[in-house]
Amino acid sequence: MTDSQPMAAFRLHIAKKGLRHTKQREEILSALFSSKKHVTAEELFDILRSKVAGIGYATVQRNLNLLRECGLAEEVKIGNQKARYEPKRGKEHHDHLICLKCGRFIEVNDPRLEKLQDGLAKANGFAPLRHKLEIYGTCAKCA
Amino acid sequence: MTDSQPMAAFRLHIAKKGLRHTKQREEILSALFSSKKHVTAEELFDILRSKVAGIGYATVQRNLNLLRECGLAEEVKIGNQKARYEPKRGKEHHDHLICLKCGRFIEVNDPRLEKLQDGLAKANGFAPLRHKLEIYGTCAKCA
DNA sequence: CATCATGATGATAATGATTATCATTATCCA
DNA sequence: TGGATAATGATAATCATTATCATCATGATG
Ligand SMILES: [Mn+2]
Ligand SMILES: [Mn+2]
Ligand SMILES: [Zn+2]
Ligand SMILES: [Zn+2]
Repeated sequence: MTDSQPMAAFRLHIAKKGLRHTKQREEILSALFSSKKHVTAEELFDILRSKVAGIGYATVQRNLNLLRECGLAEEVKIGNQKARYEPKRGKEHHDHLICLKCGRFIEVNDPRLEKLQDGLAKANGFAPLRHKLEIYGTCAKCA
Repeated sequence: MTDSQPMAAFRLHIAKKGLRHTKQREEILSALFSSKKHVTAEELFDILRSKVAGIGYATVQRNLNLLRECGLAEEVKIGNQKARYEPKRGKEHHDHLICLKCGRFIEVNDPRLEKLQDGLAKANGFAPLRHKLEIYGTCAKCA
């Protein structure tokens, strides 16, 4: 069973920090990267219960935070809803079109947008680190 | 004491909905529009305590929601921090550069950005209603 | 102006998401 | 293999926001 790319990165991060490798961590990472949509901790927890007997909700939450810290997961938070997580591969970036009717996330990326944002920041003496663009509206299926 | 423009709009909205005009509502609107930064409900509450004896926290929260509904206030929510509110005059729109060190909000607006976003949405068969762009980084003063 | 139906308020409890705690278990280095 | 200690899982705590409800205030009515 050869490690996937993200799994290797996770192991490396864990080793560097003097943390320990556990079955739970392995399964949480695997489940996140297998998920086809933006999942909540709870949804991930429900998926994992059938794979890892006795796994706890707190462990899922904790490790989603850990994955976020090492750049393998990203959090998407809409208002006061529960946070959703998506796997992050490399340095790729995308923004979201979020349908207010069905809740679907459409992922988009436009280099012109990114460039404009950088220019806007620098014009204000601002050093940008990251950004979040969310466009809310109605998707094609719900129109 | 002649009503300010937003006050008149607020009164109109209240009348249309069959709601009632109260001293608390008047003072909450006034305090919000007098505030020079993006305030939390708690900060507004603290300001209002000295103007309206006995005012309750819940009343401030409730009426910030009401103001939001009628387009006179806008909520800015960062992660799990408490929501911040700013007065909204007309249909103007702006985005935020948010300093991760001092928490300052810099307001920006670029028509090219807005246009690009619209194009991006429509290219995906998406009908945009509103959007939120937040750029996180370090401001000039904190550099 | 007095009445009164009902919306608004204020104190407090409830809710919901996330984090902290802690006894127990599992990891992994010497 | 033993042992220091990180991780887990169950649960409590926290924090922002909302709901509840007794009481008060508004404003339409006559
Ligand atoms: Mn995404
Ligand atoms: Mn603003
Ligand atoms: Zn949709
Ligand atoms: Zn700053």
